[in-house]
Amino acid sequence: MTNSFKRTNMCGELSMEDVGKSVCLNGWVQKNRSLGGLIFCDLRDKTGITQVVFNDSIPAELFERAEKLRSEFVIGIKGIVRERHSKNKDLPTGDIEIYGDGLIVYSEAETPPIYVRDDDEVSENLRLKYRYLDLRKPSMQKNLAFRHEITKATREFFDSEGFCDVETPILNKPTPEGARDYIIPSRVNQGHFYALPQSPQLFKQLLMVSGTDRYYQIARCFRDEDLRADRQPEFTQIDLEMSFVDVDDIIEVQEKYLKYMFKKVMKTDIETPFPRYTYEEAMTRFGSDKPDTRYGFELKKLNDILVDCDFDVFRNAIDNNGDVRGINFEGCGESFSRKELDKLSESARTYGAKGVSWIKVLDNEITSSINKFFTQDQLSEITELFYGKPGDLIIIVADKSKVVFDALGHLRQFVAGKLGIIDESKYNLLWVVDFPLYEYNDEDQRFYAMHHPFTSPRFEDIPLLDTDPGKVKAQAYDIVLNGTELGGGSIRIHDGKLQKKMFDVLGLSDEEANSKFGFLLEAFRYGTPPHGGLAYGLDRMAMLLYGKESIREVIAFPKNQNAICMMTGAPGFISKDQLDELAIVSTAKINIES
RNA sequence: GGUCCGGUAGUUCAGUUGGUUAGAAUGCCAGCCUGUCACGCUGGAGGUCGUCGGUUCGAGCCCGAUCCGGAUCGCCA
Repeated sequence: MTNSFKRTNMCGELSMEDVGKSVCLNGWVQKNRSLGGLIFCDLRDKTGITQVVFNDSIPAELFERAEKLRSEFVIGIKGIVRERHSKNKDLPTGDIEIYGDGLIVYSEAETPPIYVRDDDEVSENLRLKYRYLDLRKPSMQKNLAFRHEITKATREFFDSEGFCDVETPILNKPTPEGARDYIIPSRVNQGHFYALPQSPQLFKQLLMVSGTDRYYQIARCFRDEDLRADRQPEFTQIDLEMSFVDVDDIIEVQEKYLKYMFKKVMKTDIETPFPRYTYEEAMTRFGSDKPDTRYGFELKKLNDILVDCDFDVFRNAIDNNGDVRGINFEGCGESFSRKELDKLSESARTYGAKGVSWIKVLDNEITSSINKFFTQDQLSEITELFYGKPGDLIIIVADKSKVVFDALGHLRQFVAGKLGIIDESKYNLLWVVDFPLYEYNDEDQRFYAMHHPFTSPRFEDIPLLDTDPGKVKAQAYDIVLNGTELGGGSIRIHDGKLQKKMFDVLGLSDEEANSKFGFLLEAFRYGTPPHGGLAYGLDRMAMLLYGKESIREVIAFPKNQNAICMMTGAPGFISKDQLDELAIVSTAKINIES
């Protein structure tokens, strides 16, 4: 048929200015309300909803067809825009309606298993199974559009700063360190496997060796690890790398980028430069390497005044190289009952602490869970260290340093959230710098790279690589927004010898290093600029900036907690033939399509 | 891999100490209805209570196993 129902307008754009116009709209039926001799049909597309009226001024045949419209039918209508008798203030197009005089049904729809309505409270499971229906919701279309605004602003910015968008391979060599790889068997090279990239790290460094100078890519990355509300097996990074730069150069460009992006997308001016915290400062003040600075509740160290105390739990922690630290939750003395203090303790336990001690400052005395072990004077001394005043609640954790920081850092968050004191309108962006280069793993009795093994140590710390690797600080930096890591990066090693030394400390033999990263070491032999870069988690950025609780809200087709696509059912079975071709022997554990 | 929570109509949920024919709201279908916009009114259809096994005269409810979903810890260089 000819296109006599060619769309003239979107469903969200007609207003009083269009009254009298003859229009044609296409879309989905949101709701068809028949009042007998009068039908109201709400027509929806991604821009909004317009009400269409059918009454007895049209041919009976047309009226009867309009009466049969049901939710989610896809139709085209023609008609005249009129001012409404009674306007609907809740609808952006509520001043007008269309008197329908033409109707075409492009396709009918079965009763949908989930409602296409923002206030629908259906389980996420079903939303993911019928994602194409879920995405019809105006809010979900907005989520997608919002994410697009971010990528658009990102491209605009990096294009204008001379960055070149280069694609890097998806089929790569497996890397044993770091996260688990997603593995792809090779048919042409039986018994060999590709891995999907965890990030384009090595390729972007090689691009710097290639002289690309400034690279960026909105890159899909894959990690075969367990999922969380803010973690998907495939996710998107805004990945970039620069040559002939130091930490300050990179931070400067990134602050400019974030300022631009916030202005464009959030319509907000953010102040630059952002505060910088050393890793040590972030940990000792906030118990976290991604501190939320929208509220106080800072940590204090108690080792010095407790080193000789009678309380075994505290003294043992100190004697075993651990810490006793605490937080004064000011004014919280009354907000936390015994029961709720137990809850805090419970929460601390999930992060490895054996429990928490508490001190409540009352008007004339100090009460605590450790009264038995301390005199009032001793408790006063502790309280004074925290500048405690009547009404305050001091929470103390004693354990290995890592556990103490972890537990208190999370308690800080937990309490602030419970009290509702977080100013949601704030965007506290900050840098955390001077990360340790290595992390020692007690179990494996060896060092691991905290960031990745290509991160450059601070030049002044290079001598320590031989003597005390644990003390070496990295030229690494994380960008943090309101307590969440938005991205991170580092200046990379560009010297083959230093890279080898790095591998040495990690316990990687020359042979292993060569077989895994030989191509990189070789590349470094042919002239390598100093370089560094950074990668942002785009999904997480979109989630945070749009105030969503889950990363799945800003991903069109996400996986569920078991890394399954509820819609397609991926991952799926493959046939015996396919396995044979790949020379993969089936075991009882592999499901073969029958 | 561990811990916790959940699975009852298309959907969201209720379901008493284990006891008649498993309910509500919404959605769906039909009829009536000319100003609705969560339209209204009347009527109707709709359930292997995740699955399997056990205890019992009798199981949605108790026990065991298992599957599925979610949260969380480990994990995420």
